[in-house]
Amino acid sequence: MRLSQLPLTTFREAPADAEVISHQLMLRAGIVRRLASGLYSWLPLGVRVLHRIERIVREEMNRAGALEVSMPGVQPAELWRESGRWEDFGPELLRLQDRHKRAFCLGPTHEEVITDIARTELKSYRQLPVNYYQIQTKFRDEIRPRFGVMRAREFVMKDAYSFDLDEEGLEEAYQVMRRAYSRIFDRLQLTYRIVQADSGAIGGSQSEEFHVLADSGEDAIAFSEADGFAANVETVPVAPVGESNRPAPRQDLRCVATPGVRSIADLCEFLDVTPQQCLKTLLVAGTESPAVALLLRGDHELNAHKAQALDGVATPLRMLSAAQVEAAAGVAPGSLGPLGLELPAFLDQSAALIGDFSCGANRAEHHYTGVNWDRDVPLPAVADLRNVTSGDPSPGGGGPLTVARGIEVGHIFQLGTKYSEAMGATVLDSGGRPRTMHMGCYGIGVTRVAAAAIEQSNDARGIIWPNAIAPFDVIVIPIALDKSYRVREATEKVAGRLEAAGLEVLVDDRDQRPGSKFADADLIGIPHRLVIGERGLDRGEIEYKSRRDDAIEMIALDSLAEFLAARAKSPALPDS
RNA sequence: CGGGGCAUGGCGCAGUCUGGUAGCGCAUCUGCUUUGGGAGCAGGAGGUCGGCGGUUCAAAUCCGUCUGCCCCGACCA
Repeated sequence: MRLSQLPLTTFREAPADAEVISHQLMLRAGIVRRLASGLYSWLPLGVRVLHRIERIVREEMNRAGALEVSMPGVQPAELWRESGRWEDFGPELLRLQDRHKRAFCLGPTHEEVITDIARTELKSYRQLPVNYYQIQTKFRDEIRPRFGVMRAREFVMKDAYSFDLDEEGLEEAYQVMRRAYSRIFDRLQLTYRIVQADSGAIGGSQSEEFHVLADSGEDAIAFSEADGFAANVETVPVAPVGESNRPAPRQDLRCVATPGVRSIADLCEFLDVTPQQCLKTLLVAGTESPAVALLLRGDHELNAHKAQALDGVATPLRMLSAAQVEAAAGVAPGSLGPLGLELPAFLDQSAALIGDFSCGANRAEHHYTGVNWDRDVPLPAVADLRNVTSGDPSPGGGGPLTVARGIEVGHIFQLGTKYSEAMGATVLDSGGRPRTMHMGCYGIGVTRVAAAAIEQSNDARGIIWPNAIAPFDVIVIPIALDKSYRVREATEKVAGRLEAAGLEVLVDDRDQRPGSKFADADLIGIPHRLVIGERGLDRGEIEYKSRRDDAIEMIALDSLAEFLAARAKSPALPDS
């Protein structure tokens, strides 16, 4: 490809509204353009990246025996009513009507459609197992699209759905996909971790996420190098602690006026104590009562998944508004505490171990200090309510956990019979009896992978694409192209040889000064660069530089093709 | 959904307070020079100042309203 034939507009400065580095660089390098909030167009360079990702995904899915299909983006409400998700899915599901006033939605995922296909196409156990997949645009009406393509409303996803006769079959299909995913992310040259996950709105039991490690990631994942444990923080239990460790009371209970104190941070400043010495009281909606109190240490975060599993707590978890708190407790949030609070309450196990702590007094602008369980207030029901933090012991038994940020790029689920049951997807078994099929579903965020790759690999000059997904393998930069016959001739020869060797080559034949060509080449992140100038040609050599380091090598023209082919090809994976 | 901010040429910004010719850098077009890390000179094109309404002799600027976009929050207690 000649750069003179490719309209490439790069920016020196990032648009002001781009926050994360991948978003800024994608805009600056002419990979995507924003159309509206959460909606992005992919320009030629970007599409090449997507195609490369998709190609790897396709190859590995096919290798794993999955069958490619293509399903509509617009789906009838009827199907979603059958599964029950027309009601359950919430506002992320964009609903629309056609001219006949029939209800449809924009597909955020395709369990319903694929289950419909399966129940009509699959009749006999002898047709199983089957795994269908597609690479397709999804739409989710995100409450807050952000980080460019990373949390967009419209995005490209590879989704796959397996159908098996029983649980054993599903388990096997799941493991096949797990291996395929590992191969895919290995080939994409990303640094990732497989973590235990919560299956969320899609339902089902066993579920794991593939996370690319990056500080800008939206998820917190906890892992221990020592024992290999890794899980989304949402799912990690905090190890039980003995109540006997509670210190004996030393202070007297006191009620102090705390004007203007609203938060734990305020309280700590006012009383000169640490958050660990405070107790916070959160009110959430209950099933039996209007409110349930959840009590945590001041420095801990509530874990919504753990909380909504408690008896009497409404699912999904809903925090009460300030007005609802007033109605339920007779005091504004900010002065809440367990003493004299006439509501069902749960106490986090870590918060059960503190003594002489401070908390709200259920009286406007007042707090207690020197509070102790049992002595001043009966100990409420104790449960695990909080997120783990760095330093908590690993549930795997191997030392402390580390909490890091990750970008979720893949997710695999064992769905079981949730959809097949609701939608009557059965096959006949060997005894001629109908059996409900067991399903798995497996997603990869294709567009998100592109962003994650940039988050993981960039520098001050721009993107550094992994070989596997770069829009081109190599960029050839001729110096003073139209002044030098030798340079022109060498450029043609080099590009021709590299292309013949199976490489995708971008030739910067634009009539520009070298400086701006170098800058663009660095920005758009082509992994390998060749510079062709009179200087090197005198010695029959071409200058080579990797985007990843600063060293320059001079390569003999004749050995160029092998030299680059060795470097630019993605590392091969062993067949399995 | 709650809070905050922004909206002036493709991108980044000034001008708004104090109403009076719409400006700068980058990008873009033409010509000449230049050609190893974002060139120089000269000339040019491109803007309903987000929309609507109002005040005024006069509105990018003041007032009202709507829309769009971004950030933070949705774990304040």
